[in-house]
Amino acid sequence: MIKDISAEEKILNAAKRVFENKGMEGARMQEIANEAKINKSLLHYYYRSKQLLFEAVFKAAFNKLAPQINKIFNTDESIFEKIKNFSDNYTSFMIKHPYLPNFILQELNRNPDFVKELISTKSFPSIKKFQDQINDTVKKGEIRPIESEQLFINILALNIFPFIGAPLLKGFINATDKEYKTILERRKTDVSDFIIQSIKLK
Amino acid sequence: MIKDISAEEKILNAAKRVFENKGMEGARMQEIANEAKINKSLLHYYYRSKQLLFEAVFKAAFNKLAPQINKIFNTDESIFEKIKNFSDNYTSFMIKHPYLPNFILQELNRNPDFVKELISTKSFPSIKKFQDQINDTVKKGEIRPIESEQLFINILALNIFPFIGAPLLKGFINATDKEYKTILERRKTDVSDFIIQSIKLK
DNA sequence: GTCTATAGCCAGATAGAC
DNA sequence: GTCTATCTGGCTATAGAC
Repeated sequence: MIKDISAEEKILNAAKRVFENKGMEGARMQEIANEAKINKSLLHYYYRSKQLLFEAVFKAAFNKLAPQINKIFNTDESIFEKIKNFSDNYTSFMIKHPYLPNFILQELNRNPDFVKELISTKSFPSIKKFQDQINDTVKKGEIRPIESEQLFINILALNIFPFIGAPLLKGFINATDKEYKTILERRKTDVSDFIIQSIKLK
Repeated sequence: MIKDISAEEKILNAAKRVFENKGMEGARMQEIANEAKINKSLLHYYYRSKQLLFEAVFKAAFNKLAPQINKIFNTDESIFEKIKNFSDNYTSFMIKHPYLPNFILQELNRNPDFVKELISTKSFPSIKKFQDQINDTVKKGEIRPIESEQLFINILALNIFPFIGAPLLKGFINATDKEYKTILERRKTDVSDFIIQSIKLK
């Protein structure tokens, strides 16, 4: 027998969809209520205020994304394997949740101090191990000299930007939604090839 | 003798600052009026509505960014020169206007159909010439085989993402504002090196 | 827990004097 | 063109019945 989804859960799911599309300012409590097929006053009953509902959604979103960075970058694999796994996994994940990166970055730009709060969370990614590994691999002569911060920024940029910049990129390269989807699919492997070609010493 | 700035211009400049920080939904007409040191009702006198004022700001922002793509990608230089010039110029420009990319992409994600309107503008960038050039250079054996769309996306990603993702990246790599600024400065040359290393056949 | 009704506020927009 | 005063609608939030 299928368990009914509780009202609280229905609200959270509806709030995710609406906030991810419209942002904090653009979202309307009434729209969330409609989306959840639930009375508007119940939103306040369960979450007290729009602000608190928003924070619940934001934290859930962040905690879905952040651990993936930890999971992949803090293993004992070679950096080449890490770059491959990250690009493949992250792109696959993003294709399923294309609004997430835009949502998170938009809200962090609106309120940059919020990052400080996130850093104190235990799930906030640490890239220390990855940085040490880069420096070691440079010393061993397996990759060309590169600053670990720059490489890290490049990896994230190449994986995340295609989703945030999608509307613009579709216009520039004159692609339909379907064609763009194909381009994204190819990036699961193309991005790591592109990075590795750049840093690997042959 | 210094010419006074007209009220209309003062409003537009103030509106740029406020909209770029807060977005369409988050911005307040009163705040724009304060910022411009002008009476709130004058905003409506000159621009009729918030929506129209916003569109004026958005188009001005887009028309500042888009022509740079045309200007650099539609010359007769080698692709290596183009990638170098673009990375250097774009990053320099962004350091002066760090909110622009986030503003534009946020609003395009909010309203993706707006891109169609922009495409009909004469200033909308065409990357046809650049794509042909990539394909030719691949044929000549000077760079490894790569799809021109993917390379184009990579160039934009590496140049633009560090600005959109700044709050998050600062947290990940644990950098102060000043340290992050230094990292960005270095990218004026590091980004093109990174790309060229990846595609050039030695 | 769920509903209806409404309070209370705030923002965009306008009227009209100067 | 610029100002003050005000209207109007929409939105968050709560009171209170069931």
